[in-house]
Amino acid sequence: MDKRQAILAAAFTEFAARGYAQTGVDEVAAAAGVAKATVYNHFGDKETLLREAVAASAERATAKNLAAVERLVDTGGDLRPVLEDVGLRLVQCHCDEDSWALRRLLYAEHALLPDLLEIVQVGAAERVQRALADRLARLALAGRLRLTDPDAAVEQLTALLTGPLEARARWGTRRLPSKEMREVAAAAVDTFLHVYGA
Amino acid sequence: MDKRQAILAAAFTEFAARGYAQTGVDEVAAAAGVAKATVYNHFGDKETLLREAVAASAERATAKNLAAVERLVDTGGDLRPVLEDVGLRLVQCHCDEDSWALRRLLYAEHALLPDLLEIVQVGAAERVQRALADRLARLALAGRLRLTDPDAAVEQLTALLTGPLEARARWGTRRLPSKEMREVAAAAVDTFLHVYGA
DNA sequence: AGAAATCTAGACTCACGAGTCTAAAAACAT
DNA sequence: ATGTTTTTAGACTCGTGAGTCTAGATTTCT
Repeated sequence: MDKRQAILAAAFTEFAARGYAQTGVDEVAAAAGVAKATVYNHFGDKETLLREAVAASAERATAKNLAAVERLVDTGGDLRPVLEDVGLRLVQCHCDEDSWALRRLLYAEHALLPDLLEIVQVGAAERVQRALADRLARLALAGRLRLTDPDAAVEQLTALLTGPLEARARWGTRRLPSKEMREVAAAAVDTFLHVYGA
Repeated sequence: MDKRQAILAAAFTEFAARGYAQTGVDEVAAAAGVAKATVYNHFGDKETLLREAVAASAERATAKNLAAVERLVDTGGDLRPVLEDVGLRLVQCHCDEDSWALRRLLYAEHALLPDLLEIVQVGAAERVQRALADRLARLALAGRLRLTDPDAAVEQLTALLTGPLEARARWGTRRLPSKEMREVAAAAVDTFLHVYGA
């Protein structure tokens, strides 16, 4: 049933906007256009609701990130534009409203859900890192990059891509113009290629 | 009176450990070894207590960061070890238990205190960035670095220093061995000098 | 259509925690 | 010493929100 989806979506939005503790189940139900009892029918209690909402959101975010990484292929031409494209997409993923909200929730409620944080961290972030490392390794093998440790390279590339966003977007408070996103991506790729370019 | 300090310290610790909403004023008072009424005498209400506790913690963290930046001076010798020293200190600041707790609280309670986030962000993070940019500009002027935009350089340097920590420390969940901290600092400085070294 | 399941509105219980109050006990001041 | 201020323990009020329950409406399946 798509009531379930509506509830999950509303729960995520509301929890993200006002915080888990500050949001009543009544409000989630209202936002989903559903009776409170229906929420309890589907999820049993408030904590389960949060877990499922977070898990669903993390799944969506991971998929988007992986889709961006998929585009990192050796076209035979200059690597820079390809890297910049992928970099920009990863930056956009990171700046997505839901993405900020997800990180905020995980950060915020890690006292309540230490396990969820770990699951998402390992199941989502590490999965993306691994996929990206695979691609870099492949490019290195083809002689397009000069690196020995793909994991170290990925670590720095993602740091260069996402690090500057924290400050610029004020931890998700400020909406980042796409011009700035392109700047960050370009600067990151430039530095990356300085060090790892063939 | 040092009761006040005890309350602030206890408040920060407790709020950080279990979250603002999940922590009762009673518990804070107990942890501070003080009666609940005393807490209300000093701070009026729970929200003010949180604000002051966060502000005090942010002040401490900023001071530590600035002290690290102060050490970035031109000794005349090789720049690398100096940068590595400063970098390591900044990494240590970032990995400090209280530092993680502060960021978690700000992230978590930004729904409740959007203004605090902004104040800390501007008053602390930007202050450190500016101080660091000043030092880099000075080194560039002395011909020890090759850069035109100190702000851009600082942005990337701090990204390289702190970015990898998020994943490695699992957002403050995992305690980072000092060996890893040195690795991260060294790698960051290495990449930084590749691009901006004279 | 008719039976079975699900959904709805809203009243209800109940625990918990913020903030107040009181009367006594420290701590402090001069 | 004595008056003043602060602190203390603990009882108390009161709002809020999680979760339950009920009786009726709506949907779904056959």
